[in-house]
Amino acid sequence: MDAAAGTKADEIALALEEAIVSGDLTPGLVLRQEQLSERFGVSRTPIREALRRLAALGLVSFVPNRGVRVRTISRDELREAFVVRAELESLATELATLRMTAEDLAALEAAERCFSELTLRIRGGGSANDRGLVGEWVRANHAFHDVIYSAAAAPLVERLAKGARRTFLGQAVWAAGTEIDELYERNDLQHRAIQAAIAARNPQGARVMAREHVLASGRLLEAILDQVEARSRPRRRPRRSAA
Amino acid sequence: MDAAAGTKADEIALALEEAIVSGDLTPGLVLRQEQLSERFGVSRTPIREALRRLAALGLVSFVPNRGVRVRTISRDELREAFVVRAELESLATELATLRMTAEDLAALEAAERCFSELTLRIRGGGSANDRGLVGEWVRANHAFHDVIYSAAAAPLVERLAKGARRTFLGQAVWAAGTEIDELYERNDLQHRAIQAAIAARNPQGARVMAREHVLASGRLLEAILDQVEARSRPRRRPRRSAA
DNA sequence: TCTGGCATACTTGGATCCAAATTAGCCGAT
DNA sequence: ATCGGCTAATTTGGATCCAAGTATGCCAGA
Repeated sequence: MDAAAGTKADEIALALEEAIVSGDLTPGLVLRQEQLSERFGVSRTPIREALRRLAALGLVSFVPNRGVRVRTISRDELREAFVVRAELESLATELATLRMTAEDLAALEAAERCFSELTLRIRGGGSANDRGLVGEWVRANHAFHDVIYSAAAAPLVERLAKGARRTFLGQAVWAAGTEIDELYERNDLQHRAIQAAIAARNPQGARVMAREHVLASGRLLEAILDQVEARSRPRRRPRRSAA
Repeated sequence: MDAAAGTKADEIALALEEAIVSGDLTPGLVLRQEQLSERFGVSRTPIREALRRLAALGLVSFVPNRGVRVRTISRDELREAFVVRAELESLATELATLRMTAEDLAALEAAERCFSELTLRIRGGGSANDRGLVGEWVRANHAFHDVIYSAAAAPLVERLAKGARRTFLGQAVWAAGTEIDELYERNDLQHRAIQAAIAARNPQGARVMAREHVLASGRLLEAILDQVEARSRPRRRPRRSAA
């Protein structure tokens, strides 16, 4: 989807990237070269090149003679990633507001409609724990922001923002917090507000809304993490009030 | 300096990175694997891994079966890189203001003093065209900002900001504009202003000053580029008013 | 039983080798 | 003379092989 599909190393890197951000390869997992080579049906050479790329991208950590492992991200790093993305998203949204064409606006509206529908289906159906549906919702969420990146016509901003976004994916925490209706509802409302500001050609307004949107998402994700941790921590001490 | 020096591939990547940003390897130059392998005294394997890393970092462009070349950056990309760095630098400076310790402040002051002295030497000596001195000045400039990154205690911001900074190095344009006194003087003044705002614990003030500083540098670099291009373009049409 | 040291197995890093693709050069045809 | 196609040389991509470093497990000693 990005670029480079001519060489095995690149397509393997893409596949591993996808596997990592989708949570298929859990953080902390060590990636053995030989095992990957037989999984992809190639020799170790392209595997190593793919791993180099992932290391440069920051998705895996590389320890010289001891192999690579899927990067584990601390709470501080998570917070920082959101702050950075808030900044980049602000910039992208401001630029998009200035450069948005009629087609872009239509695409944004379409993406919002799609996202809104997904939100309704999740909230209405009560099937919040449906992992497939949640995945679809996340993709629709990304699609909305992708329209903004595209309209901003700023490749570097797009690359960095998507990189920051990747950082806090793969932690498989969204699925853990799917019961939080607030998340879905507020995301939808904020998207509408951003879209309205863009349509009204209000770059500063769109900027601050985008910023607030990302920061709010970050705060919410942290709250979800707290909740998840609070629920799983007591396992060490089996004496729970209720079974 | 960064990390990873255990493997040949990593140290080669570092060396090539240095060579690119220092302008030793000019943009557009094709990098032959075999030629690099004999230059570094290793086989092609670590070379290829190093090139993969540089490609992921965006310093070289990778065309599947046709080799890699040092990335050439367009005017639009240059502008975008400055806008991005302005944003990241704003963030870093705000965070640094909030988290700055007494030692950090002392280090910042020392860096500024060093930078100020270099500026004086360049302006006073009139030896602006001394390439070595200019290089020293650029390093001192970086050192000042590095103190801010360090104090911000935000590794991701630091990584991205340095990446954006690398983007417009290696274009070997700074040396071309060394006769512009305004550059040196204003940089020094702005650094002092930023330092003062940080010392006064004024995060918002420091933020906007950092932003303006980077944007001003970007505008100046563009002006220099215009000037350089205007001077070299007419070569195609030899009829000049004055010889 | 637990700890420290040593030998072995495993994994990664680097070199060499082979195949595929691209580029350059050459020849013939119009 | 120029354009098109073909062959050969160069270069990259991938596979295999060897060396070096790390981790595992065993055994001896306290």
